[in-house]
Amino acid sequence: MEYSFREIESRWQAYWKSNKTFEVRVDPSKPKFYVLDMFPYPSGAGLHVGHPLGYIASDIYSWYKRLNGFNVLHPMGYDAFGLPAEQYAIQTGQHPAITTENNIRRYREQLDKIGFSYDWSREVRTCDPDYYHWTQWVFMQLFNHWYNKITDKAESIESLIHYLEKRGTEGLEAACSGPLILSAAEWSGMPANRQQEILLNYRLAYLAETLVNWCPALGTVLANDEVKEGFSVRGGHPVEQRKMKQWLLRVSAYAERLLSGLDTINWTDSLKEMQRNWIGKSEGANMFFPVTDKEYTIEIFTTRADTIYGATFMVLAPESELVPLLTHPAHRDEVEKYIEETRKRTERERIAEVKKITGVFTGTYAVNPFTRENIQIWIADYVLAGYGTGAIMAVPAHDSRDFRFALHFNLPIVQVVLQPGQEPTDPTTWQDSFDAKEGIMVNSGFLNGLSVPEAIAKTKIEIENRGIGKVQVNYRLRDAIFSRQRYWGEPFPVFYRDGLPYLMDEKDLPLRLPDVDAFLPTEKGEPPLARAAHWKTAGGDPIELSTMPGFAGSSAYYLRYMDPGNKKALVSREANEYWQDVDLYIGGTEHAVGHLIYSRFWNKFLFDTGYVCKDEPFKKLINQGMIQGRSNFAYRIKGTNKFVSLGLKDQYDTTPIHVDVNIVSHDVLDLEAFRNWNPEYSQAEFILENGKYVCGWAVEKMSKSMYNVVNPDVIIDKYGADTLRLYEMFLGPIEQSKPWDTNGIDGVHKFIKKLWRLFYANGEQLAVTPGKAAPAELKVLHRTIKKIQDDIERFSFNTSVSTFMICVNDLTDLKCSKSEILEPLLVLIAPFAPHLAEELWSRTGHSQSISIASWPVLNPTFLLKDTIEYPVSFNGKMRYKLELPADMSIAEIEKTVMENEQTSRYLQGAMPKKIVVVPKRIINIVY
RNA sequence: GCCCAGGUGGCGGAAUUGGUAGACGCGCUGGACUUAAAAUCCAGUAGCCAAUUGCGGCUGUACCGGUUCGACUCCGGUCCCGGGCACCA
Repeated sequence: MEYSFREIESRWQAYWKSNKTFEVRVDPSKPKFYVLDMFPYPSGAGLHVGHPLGYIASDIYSWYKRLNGFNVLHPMGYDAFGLPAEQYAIQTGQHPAITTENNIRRYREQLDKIGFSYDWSREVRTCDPDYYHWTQWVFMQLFNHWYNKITDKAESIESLIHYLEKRGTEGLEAACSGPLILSAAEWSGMPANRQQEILLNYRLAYLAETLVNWCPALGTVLANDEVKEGFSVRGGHPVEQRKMKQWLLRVSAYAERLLSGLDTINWTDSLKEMQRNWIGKSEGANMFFPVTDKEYTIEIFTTRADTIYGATFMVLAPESELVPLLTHPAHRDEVEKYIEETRKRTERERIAEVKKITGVFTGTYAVNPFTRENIQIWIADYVLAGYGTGAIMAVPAHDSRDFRFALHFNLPIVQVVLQPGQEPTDPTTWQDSFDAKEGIMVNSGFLNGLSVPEAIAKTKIEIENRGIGKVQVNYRLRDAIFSRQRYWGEPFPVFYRDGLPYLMDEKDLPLRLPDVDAFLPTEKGEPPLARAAHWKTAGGDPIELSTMPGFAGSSAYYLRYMDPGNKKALVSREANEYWQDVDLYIGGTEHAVGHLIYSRFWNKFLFDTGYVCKDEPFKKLINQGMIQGRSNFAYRIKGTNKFVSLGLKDQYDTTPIHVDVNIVSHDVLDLEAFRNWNPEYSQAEFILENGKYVCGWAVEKMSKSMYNVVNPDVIIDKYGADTLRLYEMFLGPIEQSKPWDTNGIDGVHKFIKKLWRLFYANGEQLAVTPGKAAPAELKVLHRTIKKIQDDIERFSFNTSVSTFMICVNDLTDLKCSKSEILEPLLVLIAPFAPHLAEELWSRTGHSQSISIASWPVLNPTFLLKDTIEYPVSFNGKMRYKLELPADMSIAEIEKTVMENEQTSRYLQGAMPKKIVVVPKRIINIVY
């Protein structure tokens, strides 16, 4: 009986579909397990072989949990709003909904062929109105809440209004855009309009005028993590700074909880570290520096209050409001000119010219509150308006930027930290600053002689005692800009009256995307929604023209999967309390600081408001590595249409040319296919070696332009989905990046056929026999159970595949045909090669799907050994092996080893100094 | 510059707690079967040295050093590759 994967795979895919094998429902009689893949953006290019890597891993885990009695939620859907479909729409006029629909259909076909155990009845699409209804709904909740720092959670805006009515802002500790001081009477006496403006200062979704990343080519604003090195991540267009009124989410309110929550979840250290860096907590002090001859004080933030005696000048951000107030009239022209110049510089230029030192003196002095010396106040663009207070005390001896600045402008430098055991030196002779986190204080008054940590602690106390500052924590994490001037996104359920935003009624959700005549901004530069006729409320008020960004739809999709058809809520309480949170989340690192911060924020907010029962959404997270491409090259002799094989290319002057990896097999080029591949090469000639044209190769990014894209459909057509699944896993550890090389696939395909032959050893007739299995056979099976179990639990799927190979090799050698061995083996391999497992399971007489079988129980007694083959080492070097009874005592082992003739041979008369015996492991003789 | 992860045969990789380095697979070499090929099977395959056979020897996990009876694994330093962040005070 041949292994005919085409027939087998299509039969079982059809079976699973018609029997709804993988559909799940809330079932309190079973423990739940939620396995989630990061959902894909359905791009026009379809899936390549790198995409399913994580999906296969999560599918294996889902099967494993299912076979172990868990009720497994394993859904899939599409992150379907996004720029590519819209850019395509602008170019072609094709509605993005149509493009998206087509792309999704293609994705689905490809995914289906791999035979995943998804519950497709739960599919979601972010662009579906029934889905974005709840995206809009969460936005409304954010708008209707503020963050109370005292209770440390989000509370309803009504509670804030109530508070303001009673006490004004007195004792109010709220996350806000800017501090306000109001009495209850002032609040109550305000017109409603003004009150609405005040409330925007506190809402978790708020409208504010901010400096944004404006991308002219895309005609939209981008979030910080959508911009890389001054260019848009999607499309690579230049991005500039612009001041605009935008919706923002007050993510910063959750900074501390987003940070501390990391300690409660099982993510990799590197990923947690990335999030910690992004949140960027720094503990320090705010300090006041009085300005000489003026009424003002300058507030600065520093993490190194201990170096205060080395603060020899101050620097303000060019955008600081203090700049015009402090600038001395004699310096006004110069200062204004400098500010004008920095404003013109885009962020891109500032990044490109990191080393360029610029700045200007204001003509004004401040007083260092500890040294009492007058110090110059400068303006420079290396100080950022948005971080800390927009002003710093410069300690040039111990901060590299301050140091370069001081050298450049000839400002004083005073050393205040000594490296232990060294003498002070003249800082102006230094190559660079000494950014010391440890050392001994000098030139620092009451701090002299203290270590840096001691000095930091003492200064903090001193600052508070003297009333010249206070201890302060800062975060780098900014509020997320939530408006995009685009068409293909969720509309905001917001209208404007007297220029102020108001929410629509919840019963009017979803607010559907309107039809427009074109997907471009209007002539006036308004977003595309301005083209929609009647984009007004029933009352005639204009509706918000922006749409929401990509991360809006992906921030709570894991909740929607729990209860995808719910018309009344994002997720019902019942479904949420059953499924709770994601037990295993698999996806790429590219979402480390975007999606994974925003979803945690949304989830924490929904937790505060009582809509979900878990504070953190993703318990365990695995990052799959990238699959890189393996490109092939042909070597064209310069100026000819002649190609020379790899081994001979050094005899000629050649240019390497990428050739399509799909017409190369084991690095041998298919000459006929090459001639047909591109008209340019139809007349190509070849210089062969051993009758073959051998190509060169290199590992590169998998991309169309390198002609190294491998499509899973092609692999499945040739080898079947089970082979693809096994091979993707066999390639290497899931978390590691590795190149795809189709060459190795024969090995796993042969393995499957060999497994098949265990069942059909003698041709057409099923070879499986009842009868009692031999101890050697049981040992092979149970060794395999143990290893596979361990491997799956630690996500080491590559070694699982090796284990199956070893198992099948051993069983073949034993000529094993016992159902007692072969049937449990099918259950073990079902997660990896489900079609094959189902087929053989049914052929061995089972009428129901293997998916409801039980995971074989490990019996450790089969693994017990009577004897141990000890490696005998001399001075740590293994010399020979000695088989000894497993229960032999250490003393007996020593005796036996010393009596062995090989031992005397290696000792060559020397006396052993020591014999190390580690029972069941090793013997080491030291001489 | 800072943070994180990694560096093992021709290639992908294995070695789970410090205990036989190179499992498993690809490729390659030789052989069996075959008219032939495919498929399948068998043997060999880290490098160097030795060798009629047999028994072997030395080196080796990026590099240098350390801890240990014993180090791919732990510690210190250096180099290289990948990812993230970057005037963040």
